[in-house]
Amino acid sequence: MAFRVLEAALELLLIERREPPFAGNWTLPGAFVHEKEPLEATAARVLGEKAHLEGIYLEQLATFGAPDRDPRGHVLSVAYFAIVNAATVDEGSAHWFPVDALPKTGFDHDDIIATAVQRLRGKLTYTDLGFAFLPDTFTLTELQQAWQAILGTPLDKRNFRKSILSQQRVVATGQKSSGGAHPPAMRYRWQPKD
Amino acid sequence: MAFRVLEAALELLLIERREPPFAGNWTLPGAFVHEKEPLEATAARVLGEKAHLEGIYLEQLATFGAPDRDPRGHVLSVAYFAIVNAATVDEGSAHWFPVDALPKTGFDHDDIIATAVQRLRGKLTYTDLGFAFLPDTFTLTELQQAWQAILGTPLDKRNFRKSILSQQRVVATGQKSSGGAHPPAMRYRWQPKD
DNA sequence: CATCATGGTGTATATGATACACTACTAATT
DNA sequence: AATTAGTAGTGTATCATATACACCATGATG
Repeated sequence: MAFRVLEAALELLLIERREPPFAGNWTLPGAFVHEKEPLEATAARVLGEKAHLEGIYLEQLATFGAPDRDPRGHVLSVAYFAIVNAATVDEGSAHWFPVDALPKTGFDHDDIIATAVQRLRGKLTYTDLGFAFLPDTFTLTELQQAWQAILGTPLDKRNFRKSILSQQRVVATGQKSSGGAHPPAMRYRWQPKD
Repeated sequence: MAFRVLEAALELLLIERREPPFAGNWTLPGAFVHEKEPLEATAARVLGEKAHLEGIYLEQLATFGAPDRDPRGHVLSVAYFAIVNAATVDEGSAHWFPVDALPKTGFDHDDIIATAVQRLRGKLTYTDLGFAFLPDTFTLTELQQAWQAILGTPLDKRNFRKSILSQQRVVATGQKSSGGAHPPAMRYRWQPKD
């Protein structure tokens, strides 16, 4: 499953399912693991095939294995979530939805999505996962807007900047963004720790 | 995989493997999922069959699926960890080892164990998982000793008690433990939140 | 040249985390 | 009966972190 932040909203990629079961429902992109294929490679392959997404942050979420979750039989889903930055387009039957306005989904995908959103929110402040939503360089305002979209709550500008800068999670590039009726803003780059 | 705390040490249950591959090596207890069996039920079943452990805390850790992790073929392991209190005995080929003195293990079980210990330590302070190491009622000193064993670091007595009590994670039972050359200590019971 | 929209900054207060030492009580020993 | 040993239980001062809050400067636009 893939997340992005666009226009102050956290969005999720869903696919309209063509075959039964749940034909016509929106579902998370998925596929069966190939023989000798690492699990993370399967996750990356699915997103490449179904939505042309590449080179993205991927993290294992959990494995869902209730016996009745798929009417065809007892199928395990090893769920992964991906984070991409917003420069992506809808492809084929894939569509991005804000997480607070999702359509009805098939299987147990609501549970999986809820678990993922919770994980995303929980890990945002103490990991570097938030930077995966942004391009290489970004302004602090853009970063703050992404955090706000993910958490669903407003953040204080001064406190946000103080906190990010004091943790040395970003470095100034020296480049400034211009455009718009306002002064240009410094662009920063993410500074991975150690 | 099962953890307990005994005598100021965090311990892990391993099984001596009889059949190839890795015959003679210590490994995590495991088994194949039965048809129509929920994953958590499989984890519970394994610990019941191999070590007569029951009624314990169980949490999904992660799924390990590197294609070469089992020489017999591409096998996924959905790893769970369990927490039991110390009133348990060694059974058959199962044996408890302190996590800082583990024997050589087979498969990729070192990785799985390291992930589990990290998770245990990470979640200890902000979840109720630590209480699963203790019997129904316990003294604050026992609780502190369990935390110290899990984290591997000493904790300050006054600060520890202040913190646990202020979070209202426990309630006094009114019963006191006596025994030993010291005043009797209040026994507490875990208070699940909400 | 006026307007608009965002960039960028500091301080005071409250809250939570840390460091630290002694007396009281019971059991066991002499 | 007296002594010893070992843990129970308690408070305060300091430091670090989190929160609340408002204005001026700058560049683009018309």
